[in-house]
Amino acid sequence: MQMTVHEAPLSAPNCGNCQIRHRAVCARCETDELEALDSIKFYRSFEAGQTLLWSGDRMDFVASVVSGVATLTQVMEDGRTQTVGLLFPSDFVGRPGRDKAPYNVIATTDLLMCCFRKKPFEELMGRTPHIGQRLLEMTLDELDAAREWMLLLGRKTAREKIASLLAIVARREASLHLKVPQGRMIFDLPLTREAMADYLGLTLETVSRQMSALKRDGIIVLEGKRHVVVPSFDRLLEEAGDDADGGLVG
Amino acid sequence: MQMTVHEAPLSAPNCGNCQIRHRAVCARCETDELEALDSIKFYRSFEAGQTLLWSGDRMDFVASVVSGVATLTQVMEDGRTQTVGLLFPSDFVGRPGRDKAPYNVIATTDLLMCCFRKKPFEELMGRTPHIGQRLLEMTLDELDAAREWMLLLGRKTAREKIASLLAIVARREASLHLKVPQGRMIFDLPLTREAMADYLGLTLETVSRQMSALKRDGIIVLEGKRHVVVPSFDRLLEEAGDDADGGLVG
DNA sequence: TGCATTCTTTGATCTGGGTCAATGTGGCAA
DNA sequence: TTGCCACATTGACCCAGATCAAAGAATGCA
Repeated sequence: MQMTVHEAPLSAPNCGNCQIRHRAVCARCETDELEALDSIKFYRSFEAGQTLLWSGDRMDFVASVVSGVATLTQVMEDGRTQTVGLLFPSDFVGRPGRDKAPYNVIATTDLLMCCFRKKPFEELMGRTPHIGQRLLEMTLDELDAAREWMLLLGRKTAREKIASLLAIVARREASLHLKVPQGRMIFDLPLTREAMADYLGLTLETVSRQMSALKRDGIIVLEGKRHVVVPSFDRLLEEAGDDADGGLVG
Repeated sequence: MQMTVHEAPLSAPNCGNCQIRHRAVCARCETDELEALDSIKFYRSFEAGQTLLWSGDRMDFVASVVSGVATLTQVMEDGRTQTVGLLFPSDFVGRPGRDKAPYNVIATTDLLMCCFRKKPFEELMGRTPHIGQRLLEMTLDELDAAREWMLLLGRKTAREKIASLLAIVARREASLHLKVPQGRMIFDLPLTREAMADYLGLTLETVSRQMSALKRDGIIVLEGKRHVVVPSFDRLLEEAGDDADGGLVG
């Protein structure tokens, strides 16, 4: 499927020409490979809330996120929903060698994707080993992140879950924007309370309550619903219940 | 680390020479590549309960399971434990390009592993593209399995969790042993109640209770603690709460 | 043959987070 | 400027699964 797709400006922000602030498949490419990538890429933009792909859809491209945030989500027949991955700028989605999307892909903010047509991308992979290596590396990172999340889903309390999510978002958002000294961090949540709940295996009410509790306890300062200030990142990590925080998400 | 390692018989069951009942890295290898694999492989056997690797250990080999079952397990500082992967015969463990084990690897039954020394394995990978492809494929399978499990951990009830686990074990064990007609399945659980609990994000008491409940309801027949008969596999899948059961584990 | 150990089952009780319901809030459209 | 709508918070109550505790198997070993 594909819903109304907004054409993106032609001169999209540093993608394809590898001005890597987004680490992508082309991290180590030479000029000719970059040209090859350029020739098979196109941009797509989506609005917050749009579903880019439904589970089972044919997927004829692979892509990396240029800006915005998307989720990978699984839904049971009775509607129970679990988000299984968060995509931030520079994250990759799609799998060479497979042609069906295994989950719903949903934009949780306005989103710009840099897409590569799959067939030619696979051909390029065939003659450029390091792209395959990079992909394996990225997939292993995602696997580690998924397994980290399994620990969270299976064993952490609601408060720890929220703190863990905030820590991950803080890391990812902070890496994009300004850094503030002394472990202080400021960012906007790219997720609604419901989307947070779906990622954490909670209800949105519990998310809301725990957010309030963290606020009451001074772990975070909320300005509006989405804007978060973390006075001490270390303190937040303590609440998250693990210091060995892998926390790479995909 | 490495604990007491029992030397395995030299003529180990069809591994390395690719008599594939265990799909492994060498699924499509030619004679010379097989010889190369042969020259860098060795066998290790472990007893039920032994920890093969501790999280953070240097891992100088990659391996595939010949017989027996192992788990990949994460532990929080306070002891809370979550199993993040189950390894059955033919499953692969280890990651080229990385040298530390990211989880504890524990034998839950007596276990025989076919190991390949990592350095030469990576070199072989370098000059044999399809091994890398195969590895990417396997890693994507594991990722799918991990994400399937995230849905289970985040959204399924205790009964559904148990049924899902039984279904997966039944599939994997049944693929090794005889097939019984008409959806009837018979197998031995390769896990203690506690190991099941760690994989499902439950306590062992809840596992025990739900096993009793499934037995009471005729979904399974228990003979002893480990031997399970599933009169109707379809019925079991219904209890698991998903028909779209990916259920590949690793 | 007996007893010790490890794994498992079962019961009684407690509680974190779910459910149901009402109320608050901020942004936008008319 | 009002009123709507989507999102968020808060409260009251409940229940699935955790916790605490006590018996059963099954196995091995002296």
